[in-house]
Amino acid sequence: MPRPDKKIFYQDVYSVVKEIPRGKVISYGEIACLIGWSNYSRMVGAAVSKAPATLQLPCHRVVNSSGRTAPDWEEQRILLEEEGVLFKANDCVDMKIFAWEWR
DNA sequence: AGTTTGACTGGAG
DNA sequence: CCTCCAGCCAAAC
Repeated sequence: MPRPDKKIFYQDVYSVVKEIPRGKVISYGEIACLIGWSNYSRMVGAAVSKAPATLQLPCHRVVNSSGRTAPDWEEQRILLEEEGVLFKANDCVDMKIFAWEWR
């Protein structure tokens, strides 16, 4: 397995994030699989966290595999709740209901 | 060029 | 359910 090209990798990540519908979420690892780099969830996190604001991407719809929001970004939860995403008592999004099924 | 650093993940306790 | 941790891998030091 060759090493991914940073530029292309980042673009692929952004192209997926752009498609996440309102009221739905997806995990870093899921995105990694979708773009063909299943072991690169950390890289997906890096790409999303550095996404240029000018791209207007719905980065708040990306959460970790357990449905937890990003550390030190309390606004993420607000943004999700504003579009109807509900959180469980343990501060996790109920993935059974809000996980995006790209199909 | 070696070490540290994460918006991660799955599993163990 | 929670915390801790090894495994993860390129970017940033």
